Amino acid sequence: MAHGLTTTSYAILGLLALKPWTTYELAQQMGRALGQFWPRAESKLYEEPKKLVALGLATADRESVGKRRRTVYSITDDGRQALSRWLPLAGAPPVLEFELLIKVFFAEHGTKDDLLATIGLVRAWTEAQATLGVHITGEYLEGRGPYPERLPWILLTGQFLQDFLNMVELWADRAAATVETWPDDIRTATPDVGVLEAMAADNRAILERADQRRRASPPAAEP
Amino acid sequence: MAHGLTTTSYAILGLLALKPWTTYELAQQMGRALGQFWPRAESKLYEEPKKLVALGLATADRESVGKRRRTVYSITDDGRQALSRWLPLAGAPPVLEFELLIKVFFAEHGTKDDLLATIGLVRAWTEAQATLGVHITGEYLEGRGPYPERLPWILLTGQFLQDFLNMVELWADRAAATVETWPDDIRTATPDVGVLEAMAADNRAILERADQRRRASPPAAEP
DNA sequence: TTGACATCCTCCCTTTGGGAGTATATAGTA
DNA sequence: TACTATATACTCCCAAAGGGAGGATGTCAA
Repeated sequence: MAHGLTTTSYAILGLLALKPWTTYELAQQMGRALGQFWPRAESKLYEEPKKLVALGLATADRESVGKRRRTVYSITDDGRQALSRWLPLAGAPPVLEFELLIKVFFAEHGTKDDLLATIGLVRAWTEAQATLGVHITGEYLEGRGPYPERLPWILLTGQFLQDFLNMVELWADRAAATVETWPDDIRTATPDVGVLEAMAADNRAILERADQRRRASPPAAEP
Repeated sequence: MAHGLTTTSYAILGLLALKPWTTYELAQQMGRALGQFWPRAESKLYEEPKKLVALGLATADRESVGKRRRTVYSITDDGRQALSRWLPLAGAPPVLEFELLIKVFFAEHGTKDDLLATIGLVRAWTEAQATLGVHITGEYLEGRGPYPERLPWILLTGQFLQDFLNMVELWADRAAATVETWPDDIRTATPDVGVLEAMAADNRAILERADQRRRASPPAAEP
């Protein structure tokens, strides 16, 4: 990471590259545009642009609305270049933190109803996410979504998030159905070996497809 | 969170409930068992059990191997109860951090090849994960996996992780195929409205299913 | 006018990440 | 036997980050 810049630094630079924003707008836009795959605490989003200014990657324009002060940040040419230099560098793969899944992992310490309630919370989350998703897709379908010229690659990220949501919902459905078949004392439940075998088969299939891609193209074509 | 206990505290308690562990083993087990959905820095995993001991939720037994000292931690009854009290409480839904997806989101700052390389990194990750997955499923299929009596609910978490992996791989495949169709200057690519419509339909389907579940059971049955 | 909410922001304390470093045990190889 | 690589065991340190609290002013509706 160049000069103490973090992924969040680059994310902010990416947004500034679109247009200048007030800090409040930046914080909001970070939440809306990136919050599902790069959630950041608001206070840090107020700090970060100051750092960019100190490094000459952004500029700060203080202005007033009545007696209220606000700061509009803009990207500099150096900022654009920093962003472009970062983009092709290797980045981190997905990192997941899922507290509810910890509760599933330690289900033996609770009841069948506890476990079903946990799965229910997962479902509630998928519902809230789907409600949000309907609004966002609706905006773009009505031609009102922000930055439509960026839609081709925005759709890639959107598709990822949608796939994730669909996956979580489907998992919750199946998990609930499975747990419902268990005895009241879940500690006496028996595992479904078929699930294990299917997982093993899925992994082998992934490895096989990776192999095929390697054989279909020279090593230089892969990172 | 009771008395400053964190999710990590409860995760450690959950492992201690299985058996006593040295700190090194605890750190390892956290990584193996929970690292995919609760990744934690090693140094914190050495700190955490000390905190549990201070709170009377665990005990520490200092022992020696030759001149090397080590600590074996065990759970107390209070610890078990704290864990059981935490389990039915509401927990946090999935939180994702995916730096590579940020690079997809800001793809306009790079080239088509940059974007394809980014997707390639995602694929490489899925391959490494699948390799790991093959070993783990293999252990259980051969009857050598740890804590087989916990398999029914371990399989729920395993299924989640497998579904996630499958989803990421499929997304990467489709994203690569899509980007391959784009012109060299990706800024001139045109969005596939069908993808947007499919996403909208997926979200509506999720909401519809949630509605049906609500109608099929009284509100008290849901969290 | 008042109250709710939005816009705008700072401060503070705790948690967390991740790297560096040290000591001893173990196993394999020359 | 000596050496080396790796494992086991752990601490320290500094930077990054979370999240809550709090305050000031603007806007809008009742």
